[in-house]
Amino acid sequence: MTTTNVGELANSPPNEPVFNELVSKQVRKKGRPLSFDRERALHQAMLLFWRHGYESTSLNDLTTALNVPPSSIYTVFKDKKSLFLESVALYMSGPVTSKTIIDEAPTGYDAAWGLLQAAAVGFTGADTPAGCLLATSAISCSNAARDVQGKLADIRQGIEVQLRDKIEQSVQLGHLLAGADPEALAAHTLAVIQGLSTLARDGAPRSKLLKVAEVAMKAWPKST
Amino acid sequence: MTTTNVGELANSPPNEPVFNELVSKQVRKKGRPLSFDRERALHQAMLLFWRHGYESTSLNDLTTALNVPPSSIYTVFKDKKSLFLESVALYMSGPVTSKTIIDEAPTGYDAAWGLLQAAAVGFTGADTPAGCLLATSAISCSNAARDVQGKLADIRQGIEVQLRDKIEQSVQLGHLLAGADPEALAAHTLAVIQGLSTLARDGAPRSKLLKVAEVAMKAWPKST
DNA sequence: TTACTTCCGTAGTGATTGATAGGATAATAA
DNA sequence: TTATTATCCTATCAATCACTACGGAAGTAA
Repeated sequence: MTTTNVGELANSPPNEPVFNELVSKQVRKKGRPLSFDRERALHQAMLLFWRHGYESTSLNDLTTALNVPPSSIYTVFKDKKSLFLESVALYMSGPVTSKTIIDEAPTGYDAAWGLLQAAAVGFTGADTPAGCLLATSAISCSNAARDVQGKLADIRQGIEVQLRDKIEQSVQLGHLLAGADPEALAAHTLAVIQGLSTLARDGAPRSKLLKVAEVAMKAWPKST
Repeated sequence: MTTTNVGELANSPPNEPVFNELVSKQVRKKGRPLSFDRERALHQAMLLFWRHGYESTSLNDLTTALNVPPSSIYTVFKDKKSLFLESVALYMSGPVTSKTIIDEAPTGYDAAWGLLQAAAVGFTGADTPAGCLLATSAISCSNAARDVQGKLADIRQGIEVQLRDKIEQSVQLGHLLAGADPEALAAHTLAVIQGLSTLARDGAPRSKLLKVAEVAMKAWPKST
């Protein structure tokens, strides 16, 4: 639950569920079938939450945008909170996630650089809202949504911990100077990523975000 | 309109308006006087908006916290939007603002360092909500509040421009290498500040934010 | 005191919030 | 066809939203 899709590839509309159709024919339930594609509706919901945030996205917005009857939303997604959390899971479910970026990077430096590049690209997609869903959709909310706020904070914290561990490994392997501070470097990287989200929201182009990412990497000590 | 109080000193409860009391006795209006201190109520409103954001702070929250009758809020502050914008102005009205930090710094480097330090301190005040009101209170909202969102974006943009200009001056004066990119350095600094707000919201202590600020400054080229 | 002015306090405005009840509808299973 | 099952659709629910009307209260000015 601590992997994040920071690229834009995973946020393109899902393909037709050919495989699921074959499977569902075998395990076809009785009764009237759903008149809409669940995955496609969930994708639309994610885009709405991405743009307007959790509390500022109303059920009316969702029913009209998803073209799903209001009662079906509750039978299919339980309630608004569950729909949001499932949208968050979809946001983090792409082929390129923060976890894969960190795991597949040879060093902590490369992991941070990969995260920053993916953020700069993912926050300025042409077909998606600007910024980061994790950074914007529940950063301030009422007391009623405090639990949702906490879950997103846990996700952010998890990414930071993964990066910090990766950097610690690099220090132990000698890829970084022994004096490097993994916690500070990881926190700085995550802070810049959150900041890139705000810059993108304010209209900054992708080129500017990439420049900021380059500057951020200059804060790292020279590799031995 | 582009000065920001990033310290915590200005967010302590306002003193009794002694001066205004003397003045108001001369220009005393007819009719029943206000039963509450306008400045003190505005300060409470700012704290609420700071913690819960613009749209997630309800009028009911405001009337109960300010202990002000709902009708008086509209006679004194016009409406919710005006009250919020006035709260933003109060947030930026302290003795230490981003503008004073930038103007009084000898170089662009010192300006950025001062901003980051003030942010780390101001975002982790014991008597104020965590994070930055400008960064959190309207980062995602409904279409109805898009104008408010735009005003905060303009304020953020204004601070970035002021810092960029300060850095450009430093380059021209020879305080920085000629190859330095003022726009990228300013944007990086602002991004880190926004990120510090999120780190603070997620519970990071002041010491951690200060470490991140130190790391961020290492991205700068060595001064000549 | 009397007239005048302004605010307090309550009660309520229409609109919108998230969430549902219940009949109509459309599919499968027999 | 008939029974069964589950969704669609409409019309709503109570609660809350930002906001206001209005009579009584608390001041000033004469």
